[in-house]
Amino acid sequence: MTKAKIRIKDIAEQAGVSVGTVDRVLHNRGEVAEETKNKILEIAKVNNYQPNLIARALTSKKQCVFASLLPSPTEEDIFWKRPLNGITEAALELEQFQVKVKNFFFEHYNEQDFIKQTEAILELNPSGIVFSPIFSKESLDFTEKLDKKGIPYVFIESKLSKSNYLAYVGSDGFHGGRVAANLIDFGIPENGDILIINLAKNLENVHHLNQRTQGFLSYFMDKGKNQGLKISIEIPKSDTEIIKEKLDSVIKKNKNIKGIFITGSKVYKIARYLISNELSDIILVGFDPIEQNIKYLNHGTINFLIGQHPHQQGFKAVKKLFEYVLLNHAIPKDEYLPVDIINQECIKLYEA
Amino acid sequence: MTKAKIRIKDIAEQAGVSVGTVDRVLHNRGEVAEETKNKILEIAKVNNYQPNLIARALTSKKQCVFASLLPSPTEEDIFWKRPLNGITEAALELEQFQVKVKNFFFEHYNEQDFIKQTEAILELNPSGIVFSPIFSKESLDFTEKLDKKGIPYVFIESKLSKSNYLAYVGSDGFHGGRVAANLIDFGIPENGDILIINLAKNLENVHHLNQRTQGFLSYFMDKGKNQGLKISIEIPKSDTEIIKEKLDSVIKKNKNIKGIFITGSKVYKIARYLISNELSDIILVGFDPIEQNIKYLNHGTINFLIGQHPHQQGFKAVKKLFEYVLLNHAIPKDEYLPVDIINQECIKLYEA
DNA sequence: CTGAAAGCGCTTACAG
DNA sequence: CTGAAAGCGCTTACAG
Repeated sequence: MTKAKIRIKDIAEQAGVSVGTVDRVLHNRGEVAEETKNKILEIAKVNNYQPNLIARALTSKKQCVFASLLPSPTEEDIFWKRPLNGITEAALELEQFQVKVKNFFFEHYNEQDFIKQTEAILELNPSGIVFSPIFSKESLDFTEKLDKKGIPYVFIESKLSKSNYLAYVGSDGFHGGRVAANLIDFGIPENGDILIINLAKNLENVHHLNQRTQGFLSYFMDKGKNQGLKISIEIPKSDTEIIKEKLDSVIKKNKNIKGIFITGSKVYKIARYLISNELSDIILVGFDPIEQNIKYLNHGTINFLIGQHPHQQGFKAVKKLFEYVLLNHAIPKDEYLPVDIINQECIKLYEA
Repeated sequence: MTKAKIRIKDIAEQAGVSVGTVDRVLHNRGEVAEETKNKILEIAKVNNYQPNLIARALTSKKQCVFASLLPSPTEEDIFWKRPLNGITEAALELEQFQVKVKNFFFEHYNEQDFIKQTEAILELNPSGIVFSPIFSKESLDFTEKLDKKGIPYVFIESKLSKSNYLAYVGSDGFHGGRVAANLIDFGIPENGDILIINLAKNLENVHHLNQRTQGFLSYFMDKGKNQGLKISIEIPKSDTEIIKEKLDSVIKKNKNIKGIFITGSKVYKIARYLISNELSDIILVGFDPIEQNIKYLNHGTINFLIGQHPHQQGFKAVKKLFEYVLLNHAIPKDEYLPVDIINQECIKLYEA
């Protein structure tokens, strides 16, 4: 047990130098004799020196800037507004410590714009970045450049496992799958069949979606009253035509399908199919309260959406950056948030 | 539009006095000529003076202490741990501003202990209080004393409308009722009847439970596929015997009851009844993931629990106190958090 | 390579 | 009733 708070003044005294010197070694501003440097470092370590951020904030004029990169939230789809709000809330709290967060946006589905924004960020040269690796290839390129520059990055919503990320804040696919399974199990007749749809093209994402499928299936292996078939299919493209073709072949062959689980957020596409084929009484569960999904949730075609606390994701990601960069704390690599269940009624107040 | 930040030094200059004087009027430390006082106040107001909390924290040695009062979380029931964690988290953030939160606990269901703790709090004379008015009469007494001393208090979980509270953070009963209705509507056969149970003795609470009942019923007036009867009953006491008697008379008379909505958190008592009468296939929905409820949720007797973001409640309540006491901000009186839906699967990661 | 000094915006005695 | 000065813990030139 060492004594309470040690100040840089105390370290200076113990080392027999001035505070200026201590400050220099603590901040690697060089120009200090090797010997005194080591001595100071040693004292700081032994006494577990923690800088007083309040004092630092009061005096320091240099700002620390973080960047975020997300799809721009649009009038039609406020989905990306939620993590952004979380980021903004965190930024507000950290303002007092001279940290700023600069938000960058790219047009949804536009790889070129994404690249352009990453370049702008690189130019800004921030002390840390929060982003969602929507386009895997382009994101991987980006992370490599960040690695080279030593800029830490935190993923939200999804992650690139093979990259060198500081942290990921998001949900656990397996857990999400199980929650969905329980929901469908509750509403479906015991002998009804269940269709699991993987609507994916993005290779990276596949892992996450597979996790959800596995969680879903594991539920029925453990428990669950439903005894029906679990039919799993993949639809590699999400064009209306292709979906129709595929579903026609599956659903018309099996009239006993009473529930559908979509492992991703393109639930609305399936909802549309169900409506135009008068199959709306099939239970439909999928992910993410994006605007199109909310529409069909309210319409009653989608029964539940699984949310992933987008606000929390943004908020926590920024906090992690702060803790790592400013406080030198160790950061747990993956933080899995619980998912939340959204029905017609709670969507009204949803924002978490 | 006035210029950016104005410091007390600036005010002093404009008023032609010293910073000491400005500080004195800003803090009501008296002994200032009426005229200069008004002049200073005017300047501060016109320029929208906001104290620099960082500087204040660095220099001020006086601590601001808040108190919380909640039932002590027990090994068997961690329910009250969640708001407590929220309070602690907020306290941690505010530590840098020299605010401390001292937590008081009383034994559950023990009015005497509650009173004893309120006395201890009064003795401490904190700058603000967060508590849950579990016992209405005793709580009302307490609030009157607080009013007299001018100590602001924030309610969580439930509120005493007739008191002079600074703010309430909790959920909206009407909304909760609707969410529950949607859940039951999803799982119940179209022609099944639904029983609504009000298990209450606490007069204050009645309002909240009524709100839930009304929300629940309103759902079925607006929409919902279920066409069955909605039977509402009150059970003024929660002894096993009385519950049994009452339910025997209702449920045995109506074999068509397929769903039960409990407007409060004593769902487990109904679950026990259903189990011992082999009626577990009736859908059961109620409030709050207290330990006994979780048990029957996992068991499958309770299908859903509605949560009220207890962690957030504690967290936000403390923040409000801070904003009011330290920042002089205006505080919206009621903040209704969205409810969350909890099933067997998401309870595992539940803590929000 | 190192130290002495000023300053961040506020609070707190102390002196008058 | 009011002002001048020291101090909170750190950072930042400046001088040597």
